[in-house]
Amino acid sequence: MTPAKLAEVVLAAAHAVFDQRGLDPSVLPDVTTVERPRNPEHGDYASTLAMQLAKRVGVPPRDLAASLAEQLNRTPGIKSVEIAGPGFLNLRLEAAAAGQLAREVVEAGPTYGHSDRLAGQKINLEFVSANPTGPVHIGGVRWAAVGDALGRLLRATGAEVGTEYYFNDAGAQIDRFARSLLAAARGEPTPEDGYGGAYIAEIATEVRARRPDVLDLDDDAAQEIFRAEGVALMFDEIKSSLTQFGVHFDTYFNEKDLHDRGELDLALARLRDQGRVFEADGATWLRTTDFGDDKDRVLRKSDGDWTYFAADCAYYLDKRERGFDRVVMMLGADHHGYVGRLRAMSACFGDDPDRALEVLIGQLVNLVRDGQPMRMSKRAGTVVTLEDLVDAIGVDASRYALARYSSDSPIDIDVELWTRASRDNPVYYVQYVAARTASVSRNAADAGLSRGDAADFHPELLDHDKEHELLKALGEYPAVVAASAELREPHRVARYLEELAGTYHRFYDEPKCRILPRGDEEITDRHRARLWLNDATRTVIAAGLGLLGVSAPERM
RNA sequence: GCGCCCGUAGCUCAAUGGAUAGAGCAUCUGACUACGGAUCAGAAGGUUAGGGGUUCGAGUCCCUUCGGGCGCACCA
Repeated sequence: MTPAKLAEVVLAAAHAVFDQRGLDPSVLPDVTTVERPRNPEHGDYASTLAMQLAKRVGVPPRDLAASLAEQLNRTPGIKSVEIAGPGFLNLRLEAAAAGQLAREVVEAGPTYGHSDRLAGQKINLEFVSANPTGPVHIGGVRWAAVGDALGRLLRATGAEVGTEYYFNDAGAQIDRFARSLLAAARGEPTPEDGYGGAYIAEIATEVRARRPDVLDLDDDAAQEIFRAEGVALMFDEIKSSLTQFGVHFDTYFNEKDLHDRGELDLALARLRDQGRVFEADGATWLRTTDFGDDKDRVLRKSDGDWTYFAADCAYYLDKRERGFDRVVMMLGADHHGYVGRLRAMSACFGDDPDRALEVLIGQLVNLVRDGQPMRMSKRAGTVVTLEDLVDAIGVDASRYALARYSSDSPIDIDVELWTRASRDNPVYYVQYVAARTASVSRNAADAGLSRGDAADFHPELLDHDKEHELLKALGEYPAVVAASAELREPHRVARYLEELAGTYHRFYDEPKCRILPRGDEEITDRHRARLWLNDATRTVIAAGLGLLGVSAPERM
């Protein structure tokens, strides 16, 4: 029995109790959940339903709990029900009911844990969006790992997701980039406000190879070629880095297209219709202070140029017009000052920002070697890049390390720790279980032990504490996936996997829970049942790592 | 000055308003004629920065003080 199924049983019992006692059934929730108590003395699962309902129907919680307990005690598969504390219902399952989970997991395979929790939501998920003026730096890489994992999580919970990279290929930064390339090609020093780093010279050389005539042109024409070709090269490089990192975007969106298609004018007109636009000091403004922003924001400067913010407005509108009812953006900590105006902008369009716009902020990442933060990159000068990170610890460890922490906390990634082959390297610890469970499966086949089909599976034989604990951990997975998606917190998956890994190791190390027969020992249904449990564990470990974009190796 | 984030074991971090706040590292004590010891068991470690409030219940929500990080352009 899964926790979700048990929760349904509890709710059904509540309906029966309300019916018997003549209580108002409209206060009953549509769904309820059961928790896995930290303390094993509190049962396999606990329900707080009695406490939640007691006040609303004017019945003491323990009294209500007693009625529920009586009802639940008659349910097949439930071994015991206890009332504890202010009205907790502590439930224990029969071994057979709990053990069935192993079969359910194996039969569901990679989709175990998926749900329709977010079905019907159309979510646009924008992340990384690094400017094409240099390689992806380490802050952007955090979002590559977290954003991609979040996209996978949202899809696993039934949302329709479009992942998107916004490509700022217009504006002053691009001009600085082009001037830097031109200077490098001419052997001149980097302009004062330009970009340094070895990659500038590399790109400049590449542009000259593509356009040998470029240095014969006048300044403006040459700079335009360096701009167009340089941005294209840089963008190919960024895409290629992300692909190697296992991150694919459904849409690469060019800012330039917004301008070319007149979408800024369209956005301005729309905002004007909403009565949020005014003229002052020769500029055109959006009255974001109507919705809590610190100050109003300029859309079109007095010199006639659009601001970057105007493009953001047009981009937001474009996403909404494409049918996304939720626009999720992931930004670095240095952009948190932007959140207020983005939310106000959403409101200026007539949207409810609490529903239509989510801005997620990620704190800084440092790559640490020998206790010192790395500040320099071979190719990119003063920023550490995606390549630097992958070179240092590899793709799997990078993705896991970046996804393992709440985005609210700054991370130091210690190179020595994340390349270690031991318990204290979390990704190794989890992947080790993937390899170990695969190894057990291989050895079982060699020993002539197979799972057989469902009729050969006797779940009641999984009656040891270590087996019971492992089953409970496996049962938690769907709730972890759903919570991670809803809260936009992929790190919960990683933490769960570490806990599951520990639970599996403890099962495995229990001499009374050997999966394979020893020596010439006879193969029994008990061995077979444990093999189901082993394979169920492998299924969940692989699925969870898959959500994080990390491999589940069969050998390591 | 205003705003956002953070403050949890010696260290790095968990904990969707639920019960006795949990892991790993480090420290100490144990388990390898092995289903992969790349692992596991045990001990010790806490006034959740301080104070007030909300309620059946607060690390979590509200107010406040202190400490740290970041941001406050007709830049992008």
